[in-house]
Amino acid sequence: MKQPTILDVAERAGVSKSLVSLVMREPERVSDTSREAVLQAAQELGYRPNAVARSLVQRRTRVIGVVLSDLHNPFFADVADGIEEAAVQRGYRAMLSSGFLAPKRERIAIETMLELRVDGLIMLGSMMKVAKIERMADALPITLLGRHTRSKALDSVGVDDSAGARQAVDHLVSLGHEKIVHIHAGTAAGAPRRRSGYEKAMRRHDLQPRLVKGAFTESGGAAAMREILDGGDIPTAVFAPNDFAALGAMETIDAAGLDIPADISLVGYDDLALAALPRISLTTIGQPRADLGRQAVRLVLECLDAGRTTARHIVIPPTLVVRSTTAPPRS
Amino acid sequence: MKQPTILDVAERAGVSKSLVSLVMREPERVSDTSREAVLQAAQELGYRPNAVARSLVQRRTRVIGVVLSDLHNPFFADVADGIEEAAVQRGYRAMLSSGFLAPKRERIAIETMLELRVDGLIMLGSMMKVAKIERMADALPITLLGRHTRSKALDSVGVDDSAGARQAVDHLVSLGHEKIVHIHAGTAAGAPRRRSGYEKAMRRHDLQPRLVKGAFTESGGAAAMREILDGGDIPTAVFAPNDFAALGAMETIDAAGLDIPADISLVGYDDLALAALPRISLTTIGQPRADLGRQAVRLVLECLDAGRTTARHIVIPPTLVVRSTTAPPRS
DNA sequence: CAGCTTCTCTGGAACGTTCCAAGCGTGCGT
DNA sequence: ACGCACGCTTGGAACGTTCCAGAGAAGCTG
Repeated sequence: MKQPTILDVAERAGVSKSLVSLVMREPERVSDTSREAVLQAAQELGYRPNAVARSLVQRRTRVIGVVLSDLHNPFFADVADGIEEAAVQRGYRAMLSSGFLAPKRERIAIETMLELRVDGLIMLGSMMKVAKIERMADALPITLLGRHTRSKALDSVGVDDSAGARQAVDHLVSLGHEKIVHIHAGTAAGAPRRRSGYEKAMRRHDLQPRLVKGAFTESGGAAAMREILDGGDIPTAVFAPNDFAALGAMETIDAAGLDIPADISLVGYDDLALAALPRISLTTIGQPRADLGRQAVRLVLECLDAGRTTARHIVIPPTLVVRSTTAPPRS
Repeated sequence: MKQPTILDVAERAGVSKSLVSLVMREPERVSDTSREAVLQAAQELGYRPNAVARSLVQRRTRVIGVVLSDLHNPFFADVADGIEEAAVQRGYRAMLSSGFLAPKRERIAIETMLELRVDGLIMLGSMMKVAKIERMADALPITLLGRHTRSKALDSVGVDDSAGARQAVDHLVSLGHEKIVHIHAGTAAGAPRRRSGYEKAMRRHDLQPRLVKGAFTESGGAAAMREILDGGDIPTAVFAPNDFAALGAMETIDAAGLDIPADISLVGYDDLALAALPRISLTTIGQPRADLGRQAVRLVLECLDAGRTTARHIVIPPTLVVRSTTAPPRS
């Protein structure tokens, strides 16, 4: 039951514990005979280095903590994948903690990560106040992902939501649309920029922005769409704040007996996998998700390995993905 | 930069390190004055217990490792959520590691977990040979999730796929169907039991089983469905091996100009979130996903805290979720 | 007031590594 | 033959906790 330690291996191989340690870390610096003896002894005993002890003495764990708000959201899953891949590739491991939709659970998750002494922290879709996060940042490098900030203490990597919104509007205008409504998601992460990007783009085309309050959820999108249809002046195109909301809007439009895209064109945001399903086939704004994760890891490791101390902020442009929910307006 | 230790706190509070340690663990056993002094000193210094050091001396980490094959699969995300919730509730943390579709990366992920000395391991959708896993099981308790085994050394918690398949068939038969084809997914995890459950249920109803080879993917389902339609003798109902395959089948049926459910009824398996989307609205077999995760944690903790040593195998029954892709056959 | 228990607190050992200074041969140049 | 550098190896200290035996003080009992 008890696992063998470096001392057991040393005894069996007839060398000192220090030499065993060296074999594990830099085998080339040890003579052939000693190396063989140690490796064989380790093999026979089923020795496995204890990363806990190593972390204690080295005062670092080579673990990057990832705190994310919701595993169900495929967006986060993709980003997490990018993080894990990049971390492993550079000799680190990623430790995920999920499932807080409550801010309180988020605090606990972060606190746990800090107690475990992760070397760096990546926060995904966090709702926490930047000032609060900054207060932790003297203990370790922290990168905010999918969120913008000008913080001097925190790194960030996000998508240019304003540009994404502009691409959506430009696409619809180029198809001939003029009455384009935006369902906005209030102050939720990323929503304000999508909204202002929409407004700016509309004005650049000399069109009147029209906003309806919704949310980042299916039901939020459905409710907003109902409000739009009930409002009388029905637009020829709707730009939803994300794919879930677009899905909700789609349901409402379907239920009203209207056709997409003939009666109403619809654009989402995120390019979730389900947006590509033939029965959905949603035109949307795609984000380089795995790349976001990789960039975040890069930022953290720059602080860790290269010793960077000034904050960096990376913004990645999104791309328009045209599918079947957009077409020129009728007549 | 350097984080304060228990010694710094002790000095500031004018007590011994042991007392500080005690305050952190069992505050009620310390006098009011000492406790206050220690807590205040800790607060002022921004002290945070070092879980690495604690793990070393206690020889346990209170971390449960979760190795899963694919974060993108919403099924795994739900299960992982259940795991995390149950773990936190009982004073443990869950550490997720994902993203191996290659067996080699799976080995590495597990090895890493073992080096980090996680207290228990839950393996989700693993492809590894049971014998190989068993060899690791003397170091810590391991639970196989979503996979059946009779192992004496490994726990497992799975869903009764055979019963699920029977429910699908019974449902279709009760609607009046007789020509029911099953798209099977070969030897992929869970597929054989779904298939044999289907065959047994068909025979119990004196119906002729009919199998077509597909896969657990959208494209696999689409291809199998094409084969069925091209085969001439078109069935009135199709039972897919999972929701993705059902989705593929659905696309093929749509493309052929046939109606679901009027021409062909369709049943999936898994009850993914997307199966509930109005445009999909797939009848399917639901699995208690979060519950699977919780049960797995319970099994691991039984070994850890209660000292159980004999393997246990839990089988949870699935439930039929009727939506709009099934109806009585035409005529 | 002696002897006990109870409460509170303490110092040292232990956990399994890494790191460092130093020891020991051995071979080489002079 | 001497000094020196080099390759290989070693023991002890350190990392930041928890655990344990036990020290004092205080309170209780008869």
